[in-house]
Amino acid sequence: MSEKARRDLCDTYCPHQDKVARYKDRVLEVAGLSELFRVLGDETRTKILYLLSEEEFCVCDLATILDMSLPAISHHLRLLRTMRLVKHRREGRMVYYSLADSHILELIRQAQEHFEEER
Amino acid sequence: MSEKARRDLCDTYCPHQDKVARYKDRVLEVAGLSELFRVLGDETRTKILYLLSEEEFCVCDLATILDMSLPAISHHLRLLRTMRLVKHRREGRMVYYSLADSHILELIRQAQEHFEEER
DNA sequence: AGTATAGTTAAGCATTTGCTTAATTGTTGT
DNA sequence: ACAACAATTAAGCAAATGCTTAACTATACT
Repeated sequence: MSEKARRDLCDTYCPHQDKVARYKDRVLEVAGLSELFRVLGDETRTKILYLLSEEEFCVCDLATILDMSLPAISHHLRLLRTMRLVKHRREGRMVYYSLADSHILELIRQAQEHFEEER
Repeated sequence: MSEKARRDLCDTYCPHQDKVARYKDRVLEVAGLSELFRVLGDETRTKILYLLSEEEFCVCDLATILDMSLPAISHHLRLLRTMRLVKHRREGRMVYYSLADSHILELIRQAQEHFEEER
């Protein structure tokens, strides 16, 4: 943010100085959270995680179900892997993916609840 | 996906036809979910929601705490508003925002739990 | 009425994201 | 060893995202 923009903020009444001071540090706690949400914020990845929550799939199955190319799916899987949301095992030529833990499943379920009530 | 890419998928063994057929419809259920996650997938918005989970804030407070310009924050708030995640009330010149419901807070808390265990 | 202030909206731009095609790796079967 | 195949990686490109500045709206004060 530019210097000018900062000076423009709330010349008189606002901000409520006490509040601001109190929360400026605390907000750092959530910094990393959005990274997790960002990963879930892609439709393909959410679908992959949902599928893996049911059973394990090979990359090609996922690509077929989601009607996408192998490289595209593989790309998403790599991201999910580096985020430690999924794990994989090799069996012959094929690689099978499954959920790393059930936390994410809980997250998805919770979001689903919110979504249901929304309409 | 191009025709060529589709033909390239899993010529022999894979895909496991039964699985694929069974899940192709079910995966549509999660389609809308990622939209909610995408909103949370921005650090500024996650922070805003976290702050609003504690108490209400005017736009300018949020901008000051998060060290961003008013238009930037206002932009994020508009998105959160159209997603019905926050509500607002006007008091004089200032507009105060607060959480629309506690579902999202639950989501954030859950994600936080996952995040804690991750290291 | 006129000025100042909190907030919103609009237009433009730089970065990021997710796909595509092509090349590469690792495993199986002949 | 060689060909076939599942999967990964790399390079390039189009679309989406989030910021900036500038213009606008709405409320308050004199």
